[in-house]
Amino acid sequence: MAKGLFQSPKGVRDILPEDQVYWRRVEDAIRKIVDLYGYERLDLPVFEDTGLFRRGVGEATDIVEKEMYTFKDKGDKSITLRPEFTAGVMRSFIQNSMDQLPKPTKLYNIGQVFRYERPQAGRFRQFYQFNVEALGEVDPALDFEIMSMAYHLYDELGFENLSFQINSIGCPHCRPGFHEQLTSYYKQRFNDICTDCQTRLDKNPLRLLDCKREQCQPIIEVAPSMADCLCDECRDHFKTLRRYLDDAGRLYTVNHRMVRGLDYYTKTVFEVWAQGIGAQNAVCGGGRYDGLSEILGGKPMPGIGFAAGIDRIVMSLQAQDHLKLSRPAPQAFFVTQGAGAKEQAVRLIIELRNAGISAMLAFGDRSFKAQFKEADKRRTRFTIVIGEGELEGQYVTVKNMSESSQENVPWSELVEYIGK
RNA sequence: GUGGGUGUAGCUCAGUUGGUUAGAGCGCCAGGUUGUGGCCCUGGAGGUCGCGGGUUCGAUUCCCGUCAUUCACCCCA
Repeated sequence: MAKGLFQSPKGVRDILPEDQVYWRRVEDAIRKIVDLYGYERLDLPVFEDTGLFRRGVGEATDIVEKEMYTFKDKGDKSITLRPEFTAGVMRSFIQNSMDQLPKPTKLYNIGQVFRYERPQAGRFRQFYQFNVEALGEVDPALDFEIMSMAYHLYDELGFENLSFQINSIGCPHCRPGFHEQLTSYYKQRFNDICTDCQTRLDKNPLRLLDCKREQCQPIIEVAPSMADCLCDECRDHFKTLRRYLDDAGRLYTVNHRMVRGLDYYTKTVFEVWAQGIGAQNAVCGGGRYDGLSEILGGKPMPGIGFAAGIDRIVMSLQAQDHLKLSRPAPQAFFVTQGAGAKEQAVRLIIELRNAGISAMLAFGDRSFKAQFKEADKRRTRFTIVIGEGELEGQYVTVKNMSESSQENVPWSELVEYIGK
């Protein structure tokens, strides 16, 4: 495999020309959705002050504890490659006084994010996210709008068999009570739970509900549920969101065990799971983060958003037969014999391209056979031949590659002939 | 961070109970057709058998180490 002196670092990869058609497909769908919902693009730096993520994402999260690409720059400042978008969006929102804008402020981002993890199927150290945020509004109708964008995006891409998981994880008023119930419940069963859960109990109790170990399942079964501890406001919020979803005929699963890995979430959280991409099946995750602004020194500013993993979306598209795409091919491919013929081909190519018709030329000095082989490999629709006869008669021979038929066309009529 | 799998041609992989010139299919290049692709036929290019060490008369094959890669756990997009 390796030929040269270097290969790409672990966990990062090249997105090759043959795959670009899928990426473009996803980008097109994204553009359509954001325009339809009135979201505007915000481009952020790829790196930020390390402190932004430590505080914004949360010290106790896996991202901060073990997954950040952090380094000192030449000014001895600690810099981190963004592991997610939301903290950066909030920083930018505060820094640029976006609270002066109409609320909610609707923003989206597209770009690379970085997490130092062991690579596996669907997991990379550099990957691409489409990220959406709406700030300044607590209305559950906004939660619905954000989720609708996710549904809509996957509809637009032709996905089938997706699973939407939603939950409410409460707010600073009701979650502490739940925490307490949960931890005291687990403390009594400390010796029956797995070692991971024993540390979770201390570090991140909500995660206890997420454990997949066999031995913990019976304990999760009868554990206290967040749903029973939600305050009136959170309960109403969740109920209203669900009513919107039901009215719209959107399918979802209420998953009381889904808690999400970032500290800033409040109330609504959701994930979207896809098939055919390995064990890492989440293609989208998000939720509400009503307390984040204050954590970052801004004034209270509720918000909700999600991030969709473009790499995984592409993988899932490629895994679904009916969504397979082929790379683009030129309309016309010129093959020539002799210097004069090539000069004429170059002139005609300019005309075609100016008319919006994609055209290519066989370079070098090769036999017609070799040039035709190239034309075939590039899957051109028409191969256009210019040899001695054509040059003299001021016409070209146009071969339709799929029908294997050919016709003589005067130079002056070529654009019209191909364009029709 | 933990655990398993795999490293032989550009790609997918055979192979050698350790033996001298390492194979296939696909791909690539050329010819069969000095103006025509896809099919077919013929030929050609291309390999430090991941790297280092050990055992051996001899290692691609056995042993150790190492690196890379891959899948999974943790967690997430």
